Amino acid sequence: MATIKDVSELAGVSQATVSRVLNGTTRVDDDKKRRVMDAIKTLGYRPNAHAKSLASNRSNSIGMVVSELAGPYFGEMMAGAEAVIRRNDKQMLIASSHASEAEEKDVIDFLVSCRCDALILHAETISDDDLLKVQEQGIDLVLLNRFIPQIADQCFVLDNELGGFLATEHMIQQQRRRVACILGPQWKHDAKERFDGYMRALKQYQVPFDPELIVEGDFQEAGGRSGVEKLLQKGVQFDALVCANDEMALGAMELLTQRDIAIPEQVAVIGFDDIAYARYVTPKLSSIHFPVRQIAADAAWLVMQRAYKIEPPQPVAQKITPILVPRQSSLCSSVG
Amino acid sequence: MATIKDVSELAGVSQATVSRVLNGTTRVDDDKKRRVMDAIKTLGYRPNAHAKSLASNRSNSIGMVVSELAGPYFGEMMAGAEAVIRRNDKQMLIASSHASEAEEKDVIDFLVSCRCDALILHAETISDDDLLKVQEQGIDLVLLNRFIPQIADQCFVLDNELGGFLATEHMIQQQRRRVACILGPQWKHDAKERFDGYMRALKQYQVPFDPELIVEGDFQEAGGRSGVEKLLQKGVQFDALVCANDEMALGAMELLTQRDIAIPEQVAVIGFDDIAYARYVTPKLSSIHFPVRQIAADAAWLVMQRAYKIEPPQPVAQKITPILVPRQSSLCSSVG
DNA sequence: TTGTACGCGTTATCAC
DNA sequence: GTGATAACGCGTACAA
Repeated sequence: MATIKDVSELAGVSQATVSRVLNGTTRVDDDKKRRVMDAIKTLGYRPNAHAKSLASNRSNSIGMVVSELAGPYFGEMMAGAEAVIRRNDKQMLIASSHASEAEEKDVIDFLVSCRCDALILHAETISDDDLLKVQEQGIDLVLLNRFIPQIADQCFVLDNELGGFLATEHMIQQQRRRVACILGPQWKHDAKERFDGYMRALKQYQVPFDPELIVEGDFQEAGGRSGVEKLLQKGVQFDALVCANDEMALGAMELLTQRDIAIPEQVAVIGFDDIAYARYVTPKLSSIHFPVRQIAADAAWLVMQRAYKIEPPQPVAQKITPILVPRQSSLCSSVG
Repeated sequence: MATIKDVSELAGVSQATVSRVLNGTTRVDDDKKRRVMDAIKTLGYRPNAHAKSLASNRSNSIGMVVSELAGPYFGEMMAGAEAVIRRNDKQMLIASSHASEAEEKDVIDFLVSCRCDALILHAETISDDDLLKVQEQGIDLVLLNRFIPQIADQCFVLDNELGGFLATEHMIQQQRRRVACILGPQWKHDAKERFDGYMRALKQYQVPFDPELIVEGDFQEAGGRSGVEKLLQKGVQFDALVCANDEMALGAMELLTQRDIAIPEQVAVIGFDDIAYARYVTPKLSSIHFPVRQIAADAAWLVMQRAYKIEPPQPVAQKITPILVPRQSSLCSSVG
C-alpha cells in the first residue's frame, strides 16, 4: 500500500507538501497541489490512520461501549451517537461487553489502546473506581445511564425510579390492585431503581405489597415468559403486570395469550423502554418512554464539546425524565 | 499516558524486553518479567495500538460495514460476526453506511485507513469495480449478500429469489389467487431477486400476474403501511400479501388490522427475514428465514482463515438457502 | 511557499 | 536471554 513518500516522489514534492495538501494546514502552489492530487489518485493512496494518530496524538475517533450489538435498545443508542459523531467528521469505534465485567474491562482497554479521543460508555458492571481510573489516565469519559458523583457533569442519568413509579401508578389508576412485577436482574442498578419506583407507588396509593407478586427476570423475552409461568404456578391472583423492560413484556404477553388470559381485561400489561416493536404487538404495548436515541446523540454532542470544542446546536439534557405511554395493553373501558 | 519507555526505565530493562514480556515472543528471565509486570501496573500502562500496528504492519482488527446500526437484521449480523472475531482475540470495527454510496465509500476508506486486516462488507450501493479496487489495494474482503464473480469464494450469497418463490408459493398453496406484493426498493438487488421469485411462483402455478397488485416500499414499517394504503386506494381485490421484509409486513399488518381486515382470514400475510419480533405480533407473522447471525459468524470465520490462518471449527456455508416459516398470519383452516 | 529533519510508540533485526 | 537501533508512516517545528 502506497505511503506518503511514494506520493511525494511521484509528485516531485516533499512529504511535507503532501501532508499540507492533505490536511490543508498551509497554502501550497496550485500546480503542485494538482500534481499531488493526481499522484494520490493514481497510487490509490490512503493515509495510514495509525501513523497519523501517532504523529498528531489525536485519533479523531470516539469509542463507544454497549452491552449488546443486537436488540432495539442498544441499536437506538448506537445510531443516535453515530449520527452526530459522523456529522462532525469523527469516527466511532463500537465494542460490546455483554454486560460481563471481564469483557467490559477488555473492551475499554481496547478503546484506550486505540487512543480514542473520548469514550461513551454504557457500563453496567465495572466499578466506579475502575472507571475513574480510566478518566485519570487522561481519557475523557461520558457515561450513559450511570451516575458517578466525581464526574457528575459527564453522566447521563435516566430517572428509572420515576419510570417504575409511573408504570405502577398507571396500573393503580386503572383500578388494579393486584399488580405483579417482573423485575430485571437486581444487580443492575436500573432494574433495582425501577423496582424502587414500583414500591413507592404502592406505598403512595396504599396498595399493600405482596412479595408473591414479584419475580425476577433477565431483561429478555424468555424471562418474561418464565416470569408469567412462575406467577401462574404460584397460583397468585393478579390483574396487572409491570415488566421492567419491553422485551420481557412481549414474552409475558405471549404466554398470557397462550394461556387464554385476556389483555388487558384480565391482566393489564406495561413494559419499559418503549422499543419500536411495542407498537406492533396486539394489543399495543403500553410502556415507559426514554428517548434513547436522543440521549445518545446528546452524549455524543457533549463529547464533541469536551474533546473538540465543537458546540452543540442546542443544550444537552443530562437528567432524563421518562414519559408514560399508555396503549391498549393497559387501557380498558370495562374493568374486569 | 505511559509509554513502553517509561515501563522499561522503571523496570530497569530495555524496551525490547518489555515488548517481549508483553507479546510473549521470547522467554525472559522470571525476575525481570515480574519487574516489568509491576511497572506496567503501577504506571497503568496500555500499549498504543497505533504504534503497534505501525511497527508490526498488522492491526488485528476486522472492519465491518452494515447499512444501519439499529434494526433487527443488522443487529443480528453484527452480533454474529463479533462473537467469532472476539473469540479469536481480534477486534471488530463497525461502521454504517445508511445504504448511501457516498457514505459507503467513506466508511470503507476509513476502515482502509485503519489498516484493518480484512473487511466484512454488507455493501449495497458501491460498484463491483470499486470493491475490486479495494481488494487490489491488498485489503482482503468478504461480502455479505452480494456476489462478484471475480472473488466468488469471498461472497456469501443468499438465495433471495428462492425466498420470494417460497413465500409466494406458500400463499398459492393456501388457495390464494390474488397475491399482492409490497416490494423492496428495486435498485437493491435482493429486493429485485425477491420479486423475481414472486414472478416465478405465479408462472409455475399459472396464476395470472396483475401489476395492480404490486407496490414498492422502503424496507421500513412506514413503507408497509403506505403500501397497504395504496392497494386499498386502488380498490384492487387481494387475499394475500407478500412483503419483501418483515418490517414492512409489520407495518402492513398494523394498517390492515386498523381497517378491520382480518389476518389471515381476509388477507394472508407473509414477511421476509424472520426477525425476532415476527413471533411477537398477533397473529404471529409467517416469514422466510435466513440464519443471518450464523451467516455473519461464518463470514467472520472465513476471515479468520484467510487473514490469520485460523481454521473454522466447521466448514462455512457460502451459499445460503432460505426456509419457509409458516405461522398464524398465513395459515387458515377456513379460507375466506 | 517549500524542504529538512525530528519525534510519535512500538516491533523486529541484529549483535552480544 | 538481553540490549541497541533501525524501521513503520505521518505531522510539524524550523530554516530557507
